[in-house]
Amino acid sequence: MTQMKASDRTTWREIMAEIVRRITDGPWGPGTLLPGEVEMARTFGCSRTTMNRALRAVADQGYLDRRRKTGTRVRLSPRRLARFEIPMVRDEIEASGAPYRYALVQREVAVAPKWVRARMGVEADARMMHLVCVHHAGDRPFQMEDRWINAGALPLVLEQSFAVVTPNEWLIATVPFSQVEISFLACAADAAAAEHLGHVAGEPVFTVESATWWQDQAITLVSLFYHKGYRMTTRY
Amino acid sequence: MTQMKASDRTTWREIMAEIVRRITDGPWGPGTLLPGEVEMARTFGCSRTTMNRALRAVADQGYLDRRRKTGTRVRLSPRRLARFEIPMVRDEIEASGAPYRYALVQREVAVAPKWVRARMGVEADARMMHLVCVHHAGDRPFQMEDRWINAGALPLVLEQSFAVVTPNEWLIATVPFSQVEISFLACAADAAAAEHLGHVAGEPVFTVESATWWQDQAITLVSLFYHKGYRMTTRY
DNA sequence: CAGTGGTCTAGACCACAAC
DNA sequence: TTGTGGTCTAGACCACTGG
Repeated sequence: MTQMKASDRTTWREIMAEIVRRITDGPWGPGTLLPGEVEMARTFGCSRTTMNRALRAVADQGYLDRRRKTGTRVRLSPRRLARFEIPMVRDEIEASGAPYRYALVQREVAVAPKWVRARMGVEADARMMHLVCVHHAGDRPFQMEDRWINAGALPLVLEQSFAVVTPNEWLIATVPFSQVEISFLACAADAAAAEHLGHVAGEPVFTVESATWWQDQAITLVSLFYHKGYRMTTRY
Repeated sequence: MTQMKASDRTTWREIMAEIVRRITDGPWGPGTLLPGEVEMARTFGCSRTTMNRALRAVADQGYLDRRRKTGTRVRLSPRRLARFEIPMVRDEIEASGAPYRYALVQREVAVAPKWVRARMGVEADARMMHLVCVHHAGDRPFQMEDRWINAGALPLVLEQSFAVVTPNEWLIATVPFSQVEISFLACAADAAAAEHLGHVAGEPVFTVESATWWQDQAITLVSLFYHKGYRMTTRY
């Protein structure tokens, strides 16, 4: 059989779209057991490789459960997967058109409070760098950052002034990470948030708390407090 | 050449891990231009197909920029991608071991307030179903849900009492969705949140706001207010 | 125009899991 | 034991994009 032109062949994206359509509109309602890859490849007129790619993509989108021997089944309810791209503050601010400004508010080598030590899994006597800084969008405070860095795992941090380079940018350039845990929460503005973000104390503040590890060593724990009215949004 | 056993062959996962290692530890620092796929396949001792799969996976993780002609380059800072699986309340509560209980607080056909209409893109005279309900984990309120459903797009909703079936479960079983927009934010507890979630009015409440469309028709807009101390967490 | 990634194919062996 | 998805290979054409 003559090779078809690539533009005429069925692509995995088209097949994926058709499968999704059949799941949402069509005959493949929730719970349906789909035909095997070999058979579907025949009916779609493509190779099994392509069929597999399309099915994997649909499964990645959360519509399908795939298991060997059992086959491919349409999930009863699609997984609701939200993908948030956590941007660097600088990028987020500059993307909005405002000039970015960084201000270091506090820098100390100190013993971390108990909840920080517990969360990072470090000893009570661990030397920690504690940083507080504010990221401005033009004249307005955008985000306040309260960060602890494990100086035991990263002695270099003690030599950094962080007067100009932000902790995040320095960390990204200096250490990789293998594990990240991110939480989103709402907390009440404390005195620092009131002072640096212009909140009234007790007001709700959208907060991101993020801890990172590298090879089982805690590197940093940071709380990011956002300005009033901030929302983190994604579409899909 | 004799076929090797599959268990002896290099897998795309191993190659992916090695590439990530070289990016984080190794010689391939930020900004490095990687060799082409053909050459890398040679050095890794695999087919180009496998090499491509490994590189695509690394790129999906946010480490690489890939463009035709230009080649594959290590990103200056890795994209920070957080994937949140938004669970259904019932699953989330039952996973914690507590019994799930659902209570409908309010059900009315009404005109939506302006901000709701704006966000959903519906006319001022659109018939909307307004529902308020509370999801309990055992004795304790877990989440309050304030939902608007576009009865114009979904007349069936008018026949539903929602006394037993939750709006979310009914919607999932009834309509698919093509577009979802999710926001996370912190807002202050209002009277309803105080009453149903046990908050003090004005206290911070972690809130998820989600709007869904189906073929350019707004289906539903929902605000989910979580109990005190809730955090949405992910690891990777 | 030419180089690089994007994708398709046909065939093969394998791992997992239900039986 | 057997059926299903997971993956690898070798070869091919194509699409995008920088020069």
